[in-house]
Amino acid sequence: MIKELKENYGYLFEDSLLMEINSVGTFKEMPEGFQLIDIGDYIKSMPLLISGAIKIMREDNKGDELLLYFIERGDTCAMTLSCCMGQKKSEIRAITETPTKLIMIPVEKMSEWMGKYKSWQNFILQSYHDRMTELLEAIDTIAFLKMEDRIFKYLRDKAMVNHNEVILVTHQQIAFDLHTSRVVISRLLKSLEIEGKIQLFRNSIKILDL
Amino acid sequence: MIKELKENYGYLFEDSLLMEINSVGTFKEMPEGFQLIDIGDYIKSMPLLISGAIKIMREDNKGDELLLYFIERGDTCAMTLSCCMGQKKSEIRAITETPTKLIMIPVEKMSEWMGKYKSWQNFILQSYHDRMTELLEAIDTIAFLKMEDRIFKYLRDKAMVNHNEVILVTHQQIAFDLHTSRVVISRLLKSLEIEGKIQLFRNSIKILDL
DNA sequence: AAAAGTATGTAACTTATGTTACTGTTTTTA
DNA sequence: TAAAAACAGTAACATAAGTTACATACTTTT
Repeated sequence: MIKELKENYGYLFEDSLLMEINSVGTFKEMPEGFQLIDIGDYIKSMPLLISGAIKIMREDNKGDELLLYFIERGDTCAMTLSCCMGQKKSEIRAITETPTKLIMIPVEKMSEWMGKYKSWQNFILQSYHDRMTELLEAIDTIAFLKMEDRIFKYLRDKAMVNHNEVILVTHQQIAFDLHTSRVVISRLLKSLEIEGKIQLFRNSIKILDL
Repeated sequence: MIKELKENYGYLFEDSLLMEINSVGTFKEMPEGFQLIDIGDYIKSMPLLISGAIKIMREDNKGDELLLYFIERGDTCAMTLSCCMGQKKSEIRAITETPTKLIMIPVEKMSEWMGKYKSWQNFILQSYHDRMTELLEAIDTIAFLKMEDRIFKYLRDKAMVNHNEVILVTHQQIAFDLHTSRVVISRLLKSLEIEGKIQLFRNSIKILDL
């Protein structure tokens, strides 16, 4: 296990910290579509991503969903961090976007290492910064972009984390993620196809203009 | 100066830290409408709010603005934190909403105190958490609410930080903050007035249903 | 292979929001 | 004090997005 850990986090953490992570962390592996965290959950451990990608969703009180962003290898979930800290409930839902490998760290360690390892402290602060930047980007997307551009951005982001220009997704799934209706998605996807940016198939979409 | 510091941060920080803040921080006082931080600025010091309120804005590449949230006494600006850390440019603009008193801390201290004072570390992490929560709330607002409800929420938030049920603002200013047009604001404000939730005057609005 | 379920396409319509244009009023400036 | 600027109200129209309804094609189940 130390091998994958070192590969992904060796450039960030000194060996002594890697050893600690190795000894107290639990390695987990899960398929696509696995729900790691739900809204309202209390968090008792934080994930360090080794491979794969996780999508982070927000939900309003009526059950309407909205995709916030994806996180990838080398990242951790900053909402988890702050939930651990304050014994607060999760504000978000986390679902694996692809098959994923990660290491779960007990929450006590998070705060213990903050005092002990400067590199860990930097990692945590950097994670917060990255997640805030991504939230800001999510705000830009919904506040400033039209639906057609949001769809195209969604497809590109999804292609990115899946390392594939062909995305396996239905129009209905996109509608859920972007918090709109299936008919709207179908209409605008067709328009994107006519513009030559994508190609539509049953259950999949190919991005031409990546 | 230590008096106001102790009043506002005494419950958070031990005396030794308060003394340090007192000796390296600079006390500043500014009127309403003062721009503290602009997008693209490099930050060399972080603010601890003593009194007043600051509004945090986002801007897209076309210059369109959007209000994200207000911060108040006892808060600090988490974007500032992360900008300091990584020598990154500010992603947001900060403008005083009311006359404001604050203490500016040189950035080196921020990281020095992280290792030295557990209470400071908690404060920083708590600030990150609060700011993320507020960004999520901002996302909820633009993603899930209709414009009329957004306007009403805006008025209530503004009344809150100004400690006044009468808000001094023009329709045009609301339109800037919510990233829409003046005509739309006028129309929906009128509708809120007919519903009995607010009362309209020239340059001001009174909230009835607080 | 028939039936049921799932995915997509599309037309017709509704609603929310954005735009243009013009009004009158109040406030500020010359 | 006359002119200009700022503020607000409103009508008429344009556009983006959401809704309803239905058709068709492919896939899975029976």
